[in-house]
Amino acid sequence: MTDARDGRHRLAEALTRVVAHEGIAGVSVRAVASEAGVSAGTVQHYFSTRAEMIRYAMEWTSAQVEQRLAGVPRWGDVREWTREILLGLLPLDADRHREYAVWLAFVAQAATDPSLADLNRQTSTKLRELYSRIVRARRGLPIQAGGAVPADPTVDADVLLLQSVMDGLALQLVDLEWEEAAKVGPELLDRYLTLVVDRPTEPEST
Amino acid sequence: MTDARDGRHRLAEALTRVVAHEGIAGVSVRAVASEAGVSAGTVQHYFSTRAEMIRYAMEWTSAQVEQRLAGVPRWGDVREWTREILLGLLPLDADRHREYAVWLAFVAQAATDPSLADLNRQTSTKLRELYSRIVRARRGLPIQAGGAVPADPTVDADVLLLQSVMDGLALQLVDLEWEEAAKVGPELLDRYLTLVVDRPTEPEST
DNA sequence: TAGTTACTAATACGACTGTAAGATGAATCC
DNA sequence: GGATTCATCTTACAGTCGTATTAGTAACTA
Repeated sequence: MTDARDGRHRLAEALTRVVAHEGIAGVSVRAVASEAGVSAGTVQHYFSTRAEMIRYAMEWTSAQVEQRLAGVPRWGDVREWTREILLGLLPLDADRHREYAVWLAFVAQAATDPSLADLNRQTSTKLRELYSRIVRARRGLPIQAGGAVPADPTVDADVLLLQSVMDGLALQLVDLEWEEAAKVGPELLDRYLTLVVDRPTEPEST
Repeated sequence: MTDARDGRHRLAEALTRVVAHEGIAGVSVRAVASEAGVSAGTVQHYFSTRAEMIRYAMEWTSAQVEQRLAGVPRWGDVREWTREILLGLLPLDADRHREYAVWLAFVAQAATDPSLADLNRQTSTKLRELYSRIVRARRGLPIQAGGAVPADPTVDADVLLLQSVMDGLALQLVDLEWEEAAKVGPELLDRYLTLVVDRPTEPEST
């Protein structure tokens, strides 16, 4: 039953390698087939169209990240595990450097492909919910289970800001060698967390 | 003397339109020629190779932004004109929305094209210098002319953070309809400026 | 055992690709 | 005026592209 999925998984993995080396423009049915060590006919068997193949690979990449984040333990010191989650989203080692570069290629392609744009929005929303939980956790606020808790506009704004910083940090770090990114990335993140996220919730002054 | 440049300029403009509609994968010599209303041979006359054409178009796009920013008056209230410059870098209207989407496509392509990566780094460096001047201006610090002024690591970190926030904001706003981006963008930027950039420079508390 | 399904491969086709090579006309220069 | 340069176009060639078709093999099913 999952044979098909395994096959698609293998091809998605190969596709990301092609994107990493040649960019998304280098993704062709034949290139992916060759990278995966199969014939073009096999690729066609799993994906009837090139667009479907790319879409699936983007979905798969997103799921990979999600799965990795799910493995981070969420007990003990709040500052500790939230920090670890955030660091896990930045391109601080060679693997995640490659992963983020590939993701960025997908996001850029999403600007002209509605199907990819949808997926991008979904992923972005999931991440925003994660950031929301992190901001609330670090401020000792109750984590809402449903959407019933009255929204705090201050928290919502800071969640969007955190997402911006994370996106922008990743975008800057991906231009660096990962050794340097590993040095400066955590410093900048920690600075932002202490300056904004962990700031005591004061009432709005005007 | 500038005839050639005018020709190249016209083609670069056409190329960005192609990228906006079809993505960078849709950029071919013939597509750009057709978009510019000339023959493919004309394109070849100005750019001997496709890569050179893309490279020039990216350069041209960067120069367009630079030129637009140079037009912002830099006198009067510091908070006012620095804010205007920053807002001018975000995709808050239809034109700059398109412009940023195109730029993002170039940046993603830069991951596998060394020549574009160079240009991306140069642009990023120029922007960082701009952000540095803005942070110093808003804090009433002297703006260094040369590099002789002793570097303040706190300021440098905040410059990198500001660049991250600007990059990340743009990345998020480009997914929104520009009408909504125009609403939420300035709010988030103002919040960040008051929380971090305009924060009184206190010594590090370790 | 016969039949059906999942998988892999090979081949073919028309469209599009980047690029090279000439041809034409207009403008510029000596 | 003759020569030269420049902008533009057309044509041509050798690839690669996505995709449809067909065929073969292995495995499960009844």
